[in-house]
Amino acid sequence: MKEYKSEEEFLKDYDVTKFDRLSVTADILIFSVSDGVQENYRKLNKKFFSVLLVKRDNYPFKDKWCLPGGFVQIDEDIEDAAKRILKEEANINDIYIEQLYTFSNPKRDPRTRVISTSYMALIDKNKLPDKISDNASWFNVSVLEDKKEIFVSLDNGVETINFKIKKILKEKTTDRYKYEIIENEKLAFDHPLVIASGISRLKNKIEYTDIVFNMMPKYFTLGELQQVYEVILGKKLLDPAFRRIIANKVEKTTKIKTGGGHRPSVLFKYKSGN
Amino acid sequence: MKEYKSEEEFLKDYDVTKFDRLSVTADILIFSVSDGVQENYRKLNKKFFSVLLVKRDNYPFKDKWCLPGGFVQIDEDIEDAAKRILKEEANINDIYIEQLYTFSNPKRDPRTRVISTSYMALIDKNKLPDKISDNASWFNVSVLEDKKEIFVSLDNGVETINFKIKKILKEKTTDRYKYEIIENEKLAFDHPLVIASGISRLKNKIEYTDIVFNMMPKYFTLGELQQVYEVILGKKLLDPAFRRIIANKVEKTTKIKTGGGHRPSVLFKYKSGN
DNA sequence: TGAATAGTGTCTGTGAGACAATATTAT
DNA sequence: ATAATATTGTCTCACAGACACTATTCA
Repeated sequence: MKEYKSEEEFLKDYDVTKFDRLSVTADILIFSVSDGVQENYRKLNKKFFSVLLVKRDNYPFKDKWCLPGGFVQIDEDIEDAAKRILKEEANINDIYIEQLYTFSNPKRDPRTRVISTSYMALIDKNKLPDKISDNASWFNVSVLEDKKEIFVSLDNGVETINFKIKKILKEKTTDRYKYEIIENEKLAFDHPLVIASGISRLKNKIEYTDIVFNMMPKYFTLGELQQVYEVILGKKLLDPAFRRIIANKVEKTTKIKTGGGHRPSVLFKYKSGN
Repeated sequence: MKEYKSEEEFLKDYDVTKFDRLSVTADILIFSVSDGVQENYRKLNKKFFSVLLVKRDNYPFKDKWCLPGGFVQIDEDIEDAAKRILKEEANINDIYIEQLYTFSNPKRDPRTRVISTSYMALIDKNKLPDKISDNASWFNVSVLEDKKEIFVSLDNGVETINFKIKKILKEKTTDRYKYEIIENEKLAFDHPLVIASGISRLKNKIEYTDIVFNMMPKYFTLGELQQVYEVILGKKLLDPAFRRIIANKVEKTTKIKTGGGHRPSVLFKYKSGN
């Protein structure tokens, strides 16, 4: 092995082909909250937790649905790539984004070795135009989970996508599971794993952070906010308890929401802890 | 653009050079707990929280310290690469490991574009030989952190490594910060960021999981366990409160630790929640 | 008027923080 | 006897779960 005298000399001589090189994609899980149709003049609109999927019009996985994503360029930070893709594919700027996990199963892409760093993004759907792009569609999410399996059903009103994931206990001290796709017809790549990881991350973070406000409009009623918590956590909450917990995260405004066949509701806005 | 009739046909024709390709490393942050020297026949050994570093004997960053790591091979899952490297570099098998974060600043490696997926591993040092390898050394960690900065000092008894990181509030709803290295003499790459992220992750997880037991020997006293919590959290805990919290995670044994100039202590072992 | 949601009051049990008190050992 | 740690008891306060109750609107 050649002896170098300095870092500069070493770098000048460096052979970039010395180690295996592979491609990296950034895939983005965009979550939001959608309103259902109003059943009755008195009742509130149901809220749905939803994810944005894109229909693939090219191989591989032609005609399957996948998360918005794309290849990371040679001089680009992966998070910047994710933001670029959000901008390019859906004209979305300035939204909440966090790195989720790097998926690297050597067989996850049939073309060649591609690893994927996934990001979770949250957005208030009201800030977007109704139609983002021809290929993209919001799917309402419902999840059934027990100790052994996660069953997810996605529905955009036209099409239903179901998949099932097996949970294998990987590590007992932190109760971490390895996920394995056992049923999946309509999603490309290992994207069922990404979706399941994201749902799990969000469910956790909603309990101990203010992350939910990234999906809320500027003004909202506490009932609406509670609905969002309920739909993400998949369970009903008690009103007084919820109000106590949320009390110091929100600020009362002078605005009021009327029009439902019931007592009007004060509109609140997010109050940052700082 | 050519029209393909099937996935097989498309794949046969696929040009792998179509997208940028780059190298990926797995870097592993190995944490453990070390014993200090006994000051006095009555007193307990102090515990230190420690990290394993390796001295680089090649360019780039020759003679600087870094985390154990290496390049991911073309057909290898990154976590498998991390485990392979643990085995190769330190003959460590079967330890706790979890993915931490993927660092991808385009300038993080002076050679060429290399992204790094970091892992955090925890181990009971007693399970290892005293000398792991010639280049490797355990450094005791001390951390000073406030709203704006993290100052970390690492000491292996011979050498001290100090670095300072600036925290820039990136996102207020989840209180997430962007880290920026502002002082660093002795560590290679962006490894100060990896260490800071790992410490932060561990501090969080120790509060709501049983992760700490991965650093404990099979039998331990509650005093020892409390010391480990204290050194990781960087604060004293009240005995009765600690015992209450920990009570259902541990199991009393018939073994007893004597020999200190004080009341002997019952040895406990980890009791998994399942 | 009544269905539906908004919003408040209060009881109870759990659990953390704080501090005091007792127990046991090697020198 | 004493220093040091081990272990337990108990008081108080904060807060979540549970449930009851009141308020207000519009068809």
